[in-house]
Order: sequence, then C-alpha cells, then structure tokens
Amino acid sequence: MSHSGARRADARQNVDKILGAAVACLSRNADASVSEIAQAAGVGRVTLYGHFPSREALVEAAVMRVLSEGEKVLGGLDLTGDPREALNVLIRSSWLLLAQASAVLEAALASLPPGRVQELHAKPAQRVDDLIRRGQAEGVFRTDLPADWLVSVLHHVLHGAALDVAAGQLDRADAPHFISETILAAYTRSGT
Amino acid sequence: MSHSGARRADARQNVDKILGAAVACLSRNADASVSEIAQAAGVGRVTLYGHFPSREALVEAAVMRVLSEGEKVLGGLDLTGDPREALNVLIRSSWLLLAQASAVLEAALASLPPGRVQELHAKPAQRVDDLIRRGQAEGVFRTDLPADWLVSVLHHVLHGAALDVAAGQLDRADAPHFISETILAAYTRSGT
DNA sequence: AGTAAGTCAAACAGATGTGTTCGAGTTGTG
DNA sequence: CACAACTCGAACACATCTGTTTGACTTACT
Repeated sequence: MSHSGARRADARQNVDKILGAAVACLSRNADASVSEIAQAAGVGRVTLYGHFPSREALVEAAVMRVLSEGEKVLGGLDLTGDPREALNVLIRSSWLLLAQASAVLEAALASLPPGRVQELHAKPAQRVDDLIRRGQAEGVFRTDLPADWLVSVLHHVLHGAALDVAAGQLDRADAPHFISETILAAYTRSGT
Repeated sequence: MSHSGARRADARQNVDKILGAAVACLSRNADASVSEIAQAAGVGRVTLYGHFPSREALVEAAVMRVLSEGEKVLGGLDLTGDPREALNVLIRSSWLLLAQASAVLEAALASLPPGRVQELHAKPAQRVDDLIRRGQAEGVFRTDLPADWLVSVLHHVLHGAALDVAAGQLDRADAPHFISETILAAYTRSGT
C-alpha cells in the first residue's frame, strides 16, 4: 500500500470516495473524526488508515483536493474584464466552492502546522488577490482600505453566508446575489 | 456549594476569575477544555467543578457573563441619532466586545442545545437589529437586501476582524476604522 | 481561636479519539 | 484459475477529556 506504482482500481476509487467524504465532513465540522469520515465514505476505518497514515495526512490531502477543485473552476473563468463584473462572475459561479474551501482550510488550521496551511493556500488565493488589487489600481475599487482587508472581508462574508445557508437562515438561491451586492458596495467608498 | 446563601468572599472571587477565564479561553478556542480554563483562572480543576456542575453549565454561565457585559456597554450608548453615526459609534466603541461575545456564542453552539443559545442571544442582539431596521426605515440603509442579511454581514465581518487581529494580520488599532468604513459602504447601494 | 467553608492534588471510572495489529474474507487482475 | 491486493470487523494500547471521590490543607468569618 501507498506504493507509487499502479494500484488496484477499487483502491483508487476508495481513495477518491474518502477524499470526497473528508471534504464534505470537514467543511461541515472541523473536528470530524476519522471514523465519521470513513463512515461517510462507506469505507472501514482500517481501510482509510491503509491509504492515509494519519488524520493529519488525510486533512492535508483533503485540502489539496479542494484547492485543486478550486483551481479547476477558477481557471475556467475569464476574470480579465471590468473588475466589478469579474468579481460578480466569480462570486455567482463559485461562491459555494470558495466557502467550502475556506471551511476546509479552517479545519486544517486546527490540525496542521499553521505555516503549512498558508503555504498551500497561497497560490489559489492569489487569483482573488490579484483581481482585487487590479480593481484598486484601475480606480474601480476603493483604495482607502488595504487590499488585504478587502480580501479578508470577502473571505468572511463568503464563509458567513455558507454558515447561514447551513443553518437554514438563508436561502441557498439568494446567497450569490446577496453576497455580490454586499461586496461590490463594500468595495466602493460610501457616499457620506 | 452552590447554595443561594452568602458564600465566602474568596469563593465569589474565584467564580469571577473562572468566568473571566472561560470567556477569554472560549473566545480563543471553542473547544477549550475545563482544565485549560481552570488553569487560566489560576484555580484547580476540582474547585471549578465545585462551582459549576458540568462543562455545559460553565459554558452557559460564560455566555450569560459576556452577554451581560455587552448589555452594560451597549446600554450606555446613545443610538438614537442618525443610524449611520449610531452604527459608527457602536462599532468604534465595542467591536471587540461584540466579536468576543460572538465567539463565545459560537463556542456555546457546540456544547449547548441549539435553541438555548439563540434564546440567550435574542435580547441583546435586538439592539443591533433594531438599529439596522431603523436605518432601513429611514431610507439611510439599503432596502434591496433583507435586514437579517445585513445583520449577518456585520456579525461575520466583526468576527473575521477579530480573527485577523488574533492572527497578527490586522493591527488592532486599525480594526474599528476598517470595519466601520466597510460596513457603512456595504449598507449603501453601490453606484453601479 | 475555633469552625465551617473552601481549595487542591492525586487518583479513579467512563467515554471518545487515534493509530496499530491480527485474521479472515473478498475481489480485482494477470 | 490463482495469487496478490484489498477490505473489514474486532480488539488492542495509548492519549485526552469529563466528572467524581478522598483526604489533607488553608483561609475566611464570627
């Protein structure tokens, strides 16, 4: 097991099921146990340990999984136009994925060395970061607040919206519109 | 122990230290153990159990503590003027307290019956809720998004700012200004 | 000063989680 | 078919957390 060489088909399939379950469980509950994840994957706990040597390794693999999914979706988007429109497209097409990724990363923060998480997160986050900085440079987004803060606001509003949806306090269909309207307004200086 | 009658001075003092430590620990880590809280309070674990029959009871007491602190501060504010100015005052004077209360409530959510938390939280939250609804009614805040969502946004931005400060990614002194500027802009329809 | 109230460390029981081993059963693949 | 790869439940050791008891110690209050 855990040999680089070709593994049996069902084994590869199980690894896939486990990673999917891990992402789902960890984005719902950062403290999800290994048993819980194994059960959600329809797999025995021992089988899981056959593929991942420790919970920590599993969490890291789940992070890489959700990040690569994110890369795939974000890579298919055209974010080169008007920053406002680009941000709108970004939010409407993948807010749920971004929120899920954010939740898994937060879960990872509790069981992985803190530097490791930011290291993994750095590259994919760059896309959003660049978009916001470009919007500032083009004078479309406000510059009286630092880009880091604007990124953080987007991050936390997305995460919050996901929590609200999970708690039944927000209709999933309303979320992208609400988020987009809120963020675009927040990124423009208020007319006091 | 746990007699309604007059208790010794040092006992009351210890209860106070324990509650303070519980609020501090739980707002930093929702899963803080009883030992951790006892140690932070400078008190033995057994002593803590002498005052609170269970972890659950301790968490509930910590929630009541932070909420009553919040009531005290919010009660001393004049929020009757221009909703924008009132919200500005509210954020600048007590964003940290609000964020801490929010974190403790989130911690409580993991160990208390879900209904109980919202029940405890309901009355103090009403103040902020009312302010936002008044702002909408007076035409100062946008009405194309529901008040519940605006409240939720404030909530999550506050929480996020507290996390950023704790992570060293945001200067504590900058936070109130950033939050206030962001929220006021978000509460106004963007000039697309 | 005397007494009750309070504190505390050590040790216990029980629950839960992680990680491992064993042995038997199952299934993909050559 | 045959064998290796894989799966899986049961049980283990180890750690951590909750909650309790015991017994000795200290301290507030009258």
